Amino acid sequence: MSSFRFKNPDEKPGYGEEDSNFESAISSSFVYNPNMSLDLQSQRNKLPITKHRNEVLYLCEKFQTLILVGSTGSGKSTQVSQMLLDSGLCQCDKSIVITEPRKISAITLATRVAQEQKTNLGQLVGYSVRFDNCSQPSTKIKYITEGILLNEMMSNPLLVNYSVIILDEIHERSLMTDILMGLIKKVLKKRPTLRLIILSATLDSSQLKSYFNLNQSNDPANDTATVLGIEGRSYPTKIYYIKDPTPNYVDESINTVLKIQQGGTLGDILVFLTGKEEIMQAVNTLDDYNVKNPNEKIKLLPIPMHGTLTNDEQLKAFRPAPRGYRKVVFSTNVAETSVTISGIVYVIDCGFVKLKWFNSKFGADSLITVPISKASAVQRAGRAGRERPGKVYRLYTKEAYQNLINATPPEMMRSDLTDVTLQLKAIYINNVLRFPFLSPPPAKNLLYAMEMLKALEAIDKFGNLTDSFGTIMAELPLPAKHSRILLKSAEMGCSSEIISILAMLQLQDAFVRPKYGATIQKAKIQHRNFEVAEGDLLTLLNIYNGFEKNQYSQQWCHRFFINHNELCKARKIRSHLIDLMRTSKIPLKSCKGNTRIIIKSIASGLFKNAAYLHYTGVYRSVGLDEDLYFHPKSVLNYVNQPQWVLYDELLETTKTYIKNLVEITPSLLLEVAPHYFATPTLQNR
DNA sequence: GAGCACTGC
Repeated sequence: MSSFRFKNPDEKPGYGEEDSNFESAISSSFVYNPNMSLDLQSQRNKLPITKHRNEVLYLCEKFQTLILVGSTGSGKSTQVSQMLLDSGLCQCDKSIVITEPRKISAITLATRVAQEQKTNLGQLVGYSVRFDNCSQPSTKIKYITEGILLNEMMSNPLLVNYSVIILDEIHERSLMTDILMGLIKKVLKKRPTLRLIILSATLDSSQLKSYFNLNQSNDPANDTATVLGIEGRSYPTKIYYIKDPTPNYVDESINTVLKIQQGGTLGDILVFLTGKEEIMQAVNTLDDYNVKNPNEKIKLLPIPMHGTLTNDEQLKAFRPAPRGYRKVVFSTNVAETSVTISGIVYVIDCGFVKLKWFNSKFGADSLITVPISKASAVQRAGRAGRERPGKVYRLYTKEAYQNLINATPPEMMRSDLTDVTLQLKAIYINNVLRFPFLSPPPAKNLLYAMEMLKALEAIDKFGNLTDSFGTIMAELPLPAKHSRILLKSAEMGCSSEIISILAMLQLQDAFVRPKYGATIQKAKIQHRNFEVAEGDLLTLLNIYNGFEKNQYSQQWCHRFFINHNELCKARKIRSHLIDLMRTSKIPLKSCKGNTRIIIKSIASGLFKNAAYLHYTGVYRSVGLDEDLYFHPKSVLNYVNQPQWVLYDELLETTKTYIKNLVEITPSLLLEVAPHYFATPTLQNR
C-alpha cells in the first residue's frame, strides 16, 4: 500500500483543508431525522425553516416569486406548503401543488405532511404520480411528479386550480424542471395572483431571480421576485485533497479506505465512483483484502450501490453494519441525488461522473466520463457529517478543484429534445426557438428535434402539429417515434402486439441475468425459448405473450428467468395505453402473430435508424457511415447476422452500440417512409 | 466477448 497521500490538515494551516458547514441537498426520501423520538409538533418546531415562518409568509405576499435556498434538513419541502395553508394565504377554492423530480419523494413527502396535518393521506393532503393518484378535487396540498404538472398544462394551460406552485429540487435542473419554469414564467404574467416558490439547495440564486423578475422598470421596489436563504443543519466537515494527481482513482480509493481503517476511528465510508464496473472492481479488491487479513478487529464490509441493482440488493446499503463491521459503500451518482445512506462519516470522492450527452449529429446519446462540478463536489462532501463531524477525501488536487466548472450543464443543454418539443407544441408553444429557456439548449439540438418530428409527420412544414398524427402523439406517454409506431399499427391492424412491445421497451431488462455460478448458463438456456431471428423487439413480444398466456404467473417467470416485477410493470403500462387508446379512439386490433405486419409498423417509426452489414463485416449506419456494433444484450448476437436491421436506440460508450434490433429488408423502408427516403441513397448500397 | 449515471409521462 502506498503512503498516505493527503495533506495533513495540521501541516500547513489554511492549505489542503477546509472547514465548512455543508449546505447539502439530498432527495427528500430517507432523510436522517435526529428528532425522531420527539412528537411531530416538537420536531416541526426544531426545523430551521420554522424560525423563518413570518418571513416566508411576508415575502410570499409581497413577491410573486420566492426563491428559497436551503439544504435538506431545513424542512423546506414539508413545511412551506403547510405554512401557506395554515396562514390561509391560499385562496379557498384553490390548492397548493409541489412538484418533485421522483415518485418516491412525492409519495414520502405527502405521507409525512398528512401525518403532521393529522389527516388521512389523499384527503387534505395527497399526491399524484404516474399510475397512482392519491388525491381528491378537495385536496389542498398536493405533491406530484413534474411530468404530471406538465400533463395538466395540456388541458389547463393557466393552471387555474392552483393558487401556489412550489417547485422542489430545482438545483438538479432536470429537463422537466427547466420546461416547467419556462412555462410557469408565462403563466405568472397572465395570473398576477398566482404565487411561485422555488426550492433550491445551491447558492446560485441570482440567475433564477432575474429570470423570474418581471419588473420592467429600474426601480427595485417593483421587483416581483426575491431570494431567502435558510441555514442548513449539519456538522462541520474537514476536507482533504490529494497531493499529486492519481493515475487510477479506483486503486486510490481503496488505499484511502485502508488508511481510514488504519486510523482506527469508527464510522461508515461512502466512496463515489462513476460506474458499475469500477464498483465491482473495488468491491472485489476489498473482499480479497478481507480474505488476506482475517484478523482485523473491525472488518470492512464492501457494499455496491448503483441503479441497476435490485431493490433487495440496494437495501443492503441502508442496513446498519453488523457489530464488528464497518460499511464501505461504493456508489455511483445515485448516492449524490437519489438515495441517502445514513451513518456516513467519511466520503471519498473520485471527482468524476458519467453523463449522458446528446449528439445531434448521430441523433443519439453518448455516455461520457467527465470531471464533476464544484456544486457536485460540495454535494458529495455533504454526505458526510450529517450525524456527526465528518471527513471528506477528494482524490484530486485542490488546484483541480478550483478549476472545476461551477455547475453541471443542465439536462436541457445535453438532451434529445424531440419529445419535449412535441409536448411544448401541444400546449401552444409553437416557436420553440423563442421559448424562454433558463439555459438555452444548442440550436442544433432544437433543429434536430424539429426535423425528427417532421420525419415522423407529427408536424407539417410550417411546424404546426398535424391533425392526423401530431395531436394524438403529444398526448401519448411514449417517445414520439413509438407513438407513431402505435398509430401506424392501428391502421395496419396489429396495435395489440405493438403496445406489448412498446410497454416492454420501457423496462430496464425483462431477463433475469444471474451473476455467478451455473445459473448463468441455465438462464441463458431458458432465454433461448424466446429468442427469434427477427430480432429483439419480436423477442420482447414473445416474452410478454408467454407471461400473459401463463396468467402473469410468478412461477412461470421464475422458471424462465424472467423478471416478474418488470413484467408486471409492462402489464400496467400496457393497460394504461389501452385506456388512452380507447379515449383517443385508436382501434385495438391483433394480427394474430403476423410478424411481417408487426415489423412493418415498427419500421414506420424507426425508419431513420437503419443499418446494413458492410463488406468489412461491421454494420454501418445509413447516411452517417459510422461503424455500429450490436449491443451485447441483443439476441442477434447469437441468432443470425441479417443484412439490414433497424434499431430503437444508439448509444456511444466505448464503441457505438445499437440496441433493440429488428431485421428488415431495405424495400420495406421505401414502402413505409417514401416521404423521407431519397431513393438513390438506398439503391447505391 | 462484453455492457448499463439517474429520472419520468
